[in-house]
Amino acid sequence: MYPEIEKHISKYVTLTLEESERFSSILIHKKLRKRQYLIQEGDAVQYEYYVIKGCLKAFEVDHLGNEHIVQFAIEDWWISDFKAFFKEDKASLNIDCIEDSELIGIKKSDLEQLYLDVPKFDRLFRIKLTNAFVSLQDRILSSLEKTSSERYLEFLKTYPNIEQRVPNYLIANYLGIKPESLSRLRRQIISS
Amino acid sequence: MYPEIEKHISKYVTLTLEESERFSSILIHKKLRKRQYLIQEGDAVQYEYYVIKGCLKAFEVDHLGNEHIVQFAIEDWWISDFKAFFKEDKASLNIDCIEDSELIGIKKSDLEQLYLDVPKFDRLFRIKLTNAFVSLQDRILSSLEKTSSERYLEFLKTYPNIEQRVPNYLIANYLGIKPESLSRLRRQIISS
DNA sequence: AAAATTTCATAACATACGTCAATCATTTTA
DNA sequence: TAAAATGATTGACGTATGTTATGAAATTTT
Repeated sequence: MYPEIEKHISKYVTLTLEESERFSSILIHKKLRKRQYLIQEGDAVQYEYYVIKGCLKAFEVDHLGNEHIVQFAIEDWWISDFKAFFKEDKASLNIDCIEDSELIGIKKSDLEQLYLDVPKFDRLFRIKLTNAFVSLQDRILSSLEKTSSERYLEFLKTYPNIEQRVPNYLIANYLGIKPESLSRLRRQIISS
Repeated sequence: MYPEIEKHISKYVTLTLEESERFSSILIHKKLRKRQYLIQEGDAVQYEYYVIKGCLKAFEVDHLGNEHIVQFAIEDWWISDFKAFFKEDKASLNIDCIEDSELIGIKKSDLEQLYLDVPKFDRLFRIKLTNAFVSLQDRILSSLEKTSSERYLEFLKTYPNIEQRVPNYLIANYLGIKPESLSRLRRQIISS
């Protein structure tokens, strides 16, 4: 049905034809234009999304109205307001498209039924959750141990070729620094 | 068997007497003195631990030999090198005791058998994992959005009464600032 | 109780990053 | 194509935090 996500999943578990069809049956397809919201603060969050094509960002707006990006998502990434998704709560994050994007959505209730019917998927999503946990912990360690330029270089590895797709001021935002600072870091990196 | 952890678990799921005994049967008890290691970098990590009594810290040593604390654990907290625990890998973290401590350990292989035998525990530990994921994400957002003194005050809420138990230079380390800076922040907070 | 060690506070100075403002290049829109 | 909007860079300057050094207070050890 959706070759991208099938391929993605086959990295973790092997599915029979039947399981694969069962999985496909709960997927929904979503197309969004640049600048369109996938999720807005306050929304109920029933879905998590796999990116087939495009680029999105998830951000929180603080009490001063400033945006803070927690995650980018490009092809083969998952995105949602996971806090709201897991806890069946209202979104505290916003997610919008940096490029026209194509997504596959999975509804939480469908996923939970699927876990019961096909335990393999339970295992798959548990692996994905532990991986996500580990990357967040690595990111915290990275922010404690590394300089801004080291974290910038690390970021470029995490999101390959994203510099060509995302403006630098959004990358700076994700790194927790100002665009002017990133610009200075980049100059130093180039000249070294 | 261990009233503390039974009480802890009852916040999430209700256990029958039989389930409770099955659970107790896989727990091990561990007593450590101040400054003793629970886990050292390079160790195989088969256990995760629940703190009955005491205080511990988990930290990574960077390439310059500097320690960076990722987590404290006091009574009713869980601690391990979760990355190594989940991925069945060698520890990259060290965990040692700030005070004499008493822990309950659960072995990964026992836990996985338990999941199969009593699905309730699968649900319990999945909830704990999502909660942990969410707190890490909140912590990243907090580091992006908040000033150091806001994060210090937030820290004091997360770990109640820990200021009396843990030296300030370790708290500063956890917050990613120098003890001198924390000292300045504390003075400003008091005088306001 | 005395000595040693640990912890905290403070000061002077250095540095990285933020702020504000201006300019220029590029992209988008009219 | 022209105008407008967007994004990147640079400079001057301010501020928060790091660095180094010192001493006092508190705690632990002898």
